[in-house]
Amino acid sequence: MNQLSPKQQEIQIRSQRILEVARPILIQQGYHGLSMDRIAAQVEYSKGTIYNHFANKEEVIVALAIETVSKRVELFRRAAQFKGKSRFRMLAIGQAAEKFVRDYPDFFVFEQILQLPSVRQKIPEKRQFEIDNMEVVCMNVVAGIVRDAIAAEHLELPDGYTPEKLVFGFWSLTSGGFAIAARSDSLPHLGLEQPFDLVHDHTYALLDGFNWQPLSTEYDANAIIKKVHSEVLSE
Amino acid sequence: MNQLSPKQQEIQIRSQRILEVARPILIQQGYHGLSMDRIAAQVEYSKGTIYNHFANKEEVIVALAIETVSKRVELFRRAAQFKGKSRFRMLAIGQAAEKFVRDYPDFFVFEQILQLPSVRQKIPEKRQFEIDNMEVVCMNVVAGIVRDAIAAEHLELPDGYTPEKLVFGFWSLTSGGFAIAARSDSLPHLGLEQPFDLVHDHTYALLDGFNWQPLSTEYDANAIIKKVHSEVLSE
DNA sequence: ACTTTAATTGACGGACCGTCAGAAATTCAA
DNA sequence: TTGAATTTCTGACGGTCCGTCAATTAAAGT
Repeated sequence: MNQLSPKQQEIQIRSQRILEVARPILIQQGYHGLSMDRIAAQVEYSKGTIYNHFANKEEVIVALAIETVSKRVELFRRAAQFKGKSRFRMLAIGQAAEKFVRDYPDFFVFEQILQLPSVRQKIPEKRQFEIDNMEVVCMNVVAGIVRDAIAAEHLELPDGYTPEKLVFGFWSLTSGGFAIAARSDSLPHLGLEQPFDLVHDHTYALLDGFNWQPLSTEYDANAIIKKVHSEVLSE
Repeated sequence: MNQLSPKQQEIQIRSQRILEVARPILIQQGYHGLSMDRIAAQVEYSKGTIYNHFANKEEVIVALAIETVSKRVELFRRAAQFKGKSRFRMLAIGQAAEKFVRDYPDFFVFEQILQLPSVRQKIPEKRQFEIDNMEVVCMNVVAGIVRDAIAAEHLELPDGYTPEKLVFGFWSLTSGGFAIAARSDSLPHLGLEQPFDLVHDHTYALLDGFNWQPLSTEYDANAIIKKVHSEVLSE
């Protein structure tokens, strides 16, 4: 459907090549370690040519960020397709979120860099929206599961609660927990060696708190987790 | 106890002056907006002199970050001194955390900047530890409340749970929620206008999930919140 | 008053971003 | 095939910023 001329294809390939070179530099050396000259040195084109593909360094970074965040959207979508009770599909989302931060730890790098005002100023509104929107998509996927749960009478929300509000809590807990795990070096000092497991336990408590059936005491979480990975998250 | 010579005092005052000038620049213009030349232009000394006080730009930022994070430690300590049942003291911690992010929104700026590898590389081990340690202090303050709750039999932790693990959940939820609130522009689109209130509700749910007495349904949260603010968090 | 020591300064080297005039390659026309 | 027209590529250059250090100014000591 999206036929590209050979010319456009070549441009596409070259853009991809630039990103390929840029990614490991950015991940290993961070924002300041990535310089256009360094990319130019490693890629077979000159700096000027790189600027024909990307208006500035920030656009390179945004392109990489979009690649990475797309993976999360995909993982969430796959998780949501898990066949089973709503509570288990929610569990699958948790697994997807965990797999994402495990497989793409560079996500945290992007999240930080994209917050720098100097970066935000340089990327056009449109790109901003593109990234923000992927977060909204994830949110909607999860809110959809909550709606299904309500429809199936596995869950009843308190007065004034919307599915989005519940998802906000789940989102806060998981993203906060993963962020602390990724950032903090002092966790082992506090006897917190398995932060991922802790995030699990707390999400179970949170969902139990909303009385989402079946409760975590009523099913074998490990068995479901295995099933989730083999059926929707593997390869 | 800590007598300073006039010389040292003058140095102290000047360092403070530099930080005073640097802070608004950093908050408003971000990491890249803050330049040593700009500080020098606004302060009555030259760039070279600034470098006698701070080894590099990053040290200036770290000094500012320490100032800000100290405020959080202080707020947490004050909150923990609230006289009342353990559950209410925990509520006070939540209020302290919220007050902190409201009063010092620049905290998020520091948190991001301190994660940049280029920044981390330039600040000595000792400084790193100093900041990390303040987080540990907060954690310990909160864990202390959990221990008091257990001692008073208001709370019983599940097998294998330590107070720190519970605090990790609370911490993840609040810091994650506040971070999303500070970062994301798309919350209103999702019908999430009052993220702070949502964080409250979810922490209540989480603590209720652990069956921490009295449950949120058994007391008037608004009344306690007012009391907390007037007794330990005001002025 | 004069020497010695300390503190201050801003010009400078080096690194990086983004530009743009000119070089090289490609397309087009005859 | 040849040469003009057009597109693409290039790396030297201007500008900004960091951190240094020789030279200058101020302070302390005698």
